[in-house]
Amino acid sequence: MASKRSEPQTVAPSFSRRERQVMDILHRHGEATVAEIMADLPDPPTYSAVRSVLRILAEKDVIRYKEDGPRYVYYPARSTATAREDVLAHVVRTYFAGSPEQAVIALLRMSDTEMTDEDVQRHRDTINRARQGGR
Amino acid sequence: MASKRSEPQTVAPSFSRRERQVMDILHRHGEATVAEIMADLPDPPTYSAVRSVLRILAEKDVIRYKEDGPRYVYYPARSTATAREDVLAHVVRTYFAGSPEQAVIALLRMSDTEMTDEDVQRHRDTINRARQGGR
DNA sequence: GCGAGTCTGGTGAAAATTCAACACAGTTGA
DNA sequence: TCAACTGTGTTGAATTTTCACCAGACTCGC
Repeated sequence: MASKRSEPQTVAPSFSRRERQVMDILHRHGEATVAEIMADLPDPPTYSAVRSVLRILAEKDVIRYKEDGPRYVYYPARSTATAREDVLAHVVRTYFAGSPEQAVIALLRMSDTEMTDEDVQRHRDTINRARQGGR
Repeated sequence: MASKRSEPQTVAPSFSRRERQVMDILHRHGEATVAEIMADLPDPPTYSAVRSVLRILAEKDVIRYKEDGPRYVYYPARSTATAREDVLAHVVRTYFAGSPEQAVIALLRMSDTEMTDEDVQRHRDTINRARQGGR
């Protein structure tokens, strides 16, 4: 049997709709109180409803909380860096056929950059150079 | 009143768990039959269950299907390009504080690149140059 | 001290999701 | 032709999710 506290989750969180919404808010804020979460939730339910979701997320051990005076402050159990890696891996796999480079190009295009293909190629060369040299 | 066929969805799809899993599979495959979707689903339910989800997704107008001989082939209603933009925007906003550059750096780090901070800075300069010149 | 306000803990019900069973149509190969 | 197989259409139930209510504890300001 594996410990339940140390390993955030063994296989896959598999969040429900509200659970995902709350997790997104926590990742966006870093940490948040119930009131803050409630305020950011689309179609905000009651305080109690939010707390129910938080209780379930805590049972799944994907969030933690600390006491801040009278109230709890919730935050994701996994580090931001780990969460970022996971979500990027998933996005790259699902939407970009497993090619991080494609994702990079799409990101650059999005961010008001409008690079030409030559620019992209230049970047890729730089990346490759860094890869061979630095590593 | 807005048309229901032309506008995929007005505000937010807000998928349930299974719905999201199926959508991910469709995006990964481009298009897929029920059998293929079922095979890719974690904890695969019965054929009927998969079809129920597909029916709901079709009602929401987020997927379409065409007939391929005796069976249906399902595919996302939105173009891949649009879906990519949406998901990247969401990820950047949720996990990277709205900074696409941060996301790019994380992606490059992930893809076995191991760039130094100087490399990253060099990239950024190139991006900025391209932005000023090219646009 | 004391009342108003806010928070957590716990319970149970409404609503949504997930799922399987059944009936029927089309295809395929002997 | 016709029997086996594979597919879709539909219905209804089991499970999960979502949500609100209530009780009690704590804090803050007067």
